[in-house]
This record gives sequence, C-alpha cells and structure tokens, in this order.
Amino acid sequence: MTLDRDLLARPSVELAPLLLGAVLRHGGVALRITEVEAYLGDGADPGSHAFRGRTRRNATMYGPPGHLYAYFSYGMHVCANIVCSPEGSASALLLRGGEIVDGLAEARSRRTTSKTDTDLARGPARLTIALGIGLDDDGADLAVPPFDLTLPAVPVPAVHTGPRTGVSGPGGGAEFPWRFWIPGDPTVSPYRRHPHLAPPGPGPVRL
DNA sequence: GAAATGATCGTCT
DNA sequence: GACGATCATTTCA
Repeated sequence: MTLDRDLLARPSVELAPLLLGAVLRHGGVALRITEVEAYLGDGADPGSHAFRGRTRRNATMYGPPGHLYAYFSYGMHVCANIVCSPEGSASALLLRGGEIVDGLAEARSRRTTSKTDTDLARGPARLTIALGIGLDDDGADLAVPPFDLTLPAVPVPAVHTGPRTGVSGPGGGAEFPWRFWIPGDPTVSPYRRHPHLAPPGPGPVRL
C-alpha cells in the first residue's frame, strides 16, 4: 500500500484520528500506533516547537508531509513526530504510544528495562528506542526504506481525545483536546499532570 | 498506588 | 545560562 500524501498533507488535528491504528516499521520492528498528540505551527500553538517560527531544530516540521521529525529532549531522550500539513506549514503529530506487532525480540533487546511487552513502546521516548529511531533519522521519508508507514484500511471504530501533556495552563494550548488515543488500549501512556504546573493552594512563601 | 526526584545535553534567549 | 512534547527509581502512604 502506497502512502497517501494528500491525506498526510492535512492539518495535524484532522489527521490524528486517521493515523491511529497505522503501522510504522523500522529497524526490524513494526509498531501499531495507539496514541498521538497534535502540534501546530505558525504561532497558533504555544506548545509547539514551531511557535516562535522556524529554527535550526524544527526545520523538518516545515518540510513536506510524510517525513519524520525527530528531536532530542531532556538530555537523554529522542521523540518522533510525523510531519503533516503542506510544505512550508509547520504541523506534526507526536507518537506517544503504540503496540509492537512484529519484531518483538528486537524491541525487547532494545528496551531491557521493560518488564512487560505493553511497556515496550508506551511513551514517546520508549517508542523511539523500541523502533531504533535516533536523531540521525530526522527528516527521513517514511514511505521509503528503512521506513514504512501503512495507514489503516478502515479508521479505528472509536477515538478518545483529551488535553495534551507537557503544556501549561490557559493560553498555553492546554485547553485544546489535541491528544488522541484508542480507548481501552493497554499501550496508551497513562495521563500524568505535568510536573512544571504550579502546585495547588497558596504554596510556601519564601523570604 | 501516587508523588517526588535525579539524570543529562541540544537548543534558544 | 535556563529549560524541556521524559523515564526509571526511590520514597511515602
């Protein structure tokens, strides 16, 4: 099945529910995507890397859709996005969780800290490790080897949405339900309040 | 089970 | 020079 580039050129928020259930192959492992987060550009999304315009790091987000945007974060993690929207417009989908459907042995060997198979790709950084994706893969075309992306023949029957993680309060983009997942799937990462949010109550007063 | 914390470095201000 | 689209471990209940 060839990759439908017209479909991928749609804005991330429209594409997100259609991408759930898609299978991404790389490094001898096949992953069925169960959870994504949508990010926009052009100053519309304060939580996006592209909020302040084009920089060296986010250049891939402005490129053609169907490519991989990989970035380094927290000094030790790599996160993978699928670039969407037409070239010149920054928009991407962060892969947050998935189910390993092939190459289980490979995935296990890369993720030795996982105790169960559902933990192999539950979380953005875990997912990239399980697939063997690194910063070197930034900008790669997902339709050509060593990558392969297969969209689902029929959309998943149900999709749940909610607020994104890692995005701060009102005006910061948290009010938009731009996190999409397949309800009930064990490989969806647990919702966690972001630690950088202000603690409840008046809090300690420092002199 | 839930919450707090250290690790660690590329990127932007 | 500060921070971040996180993870694994430790600590407390």
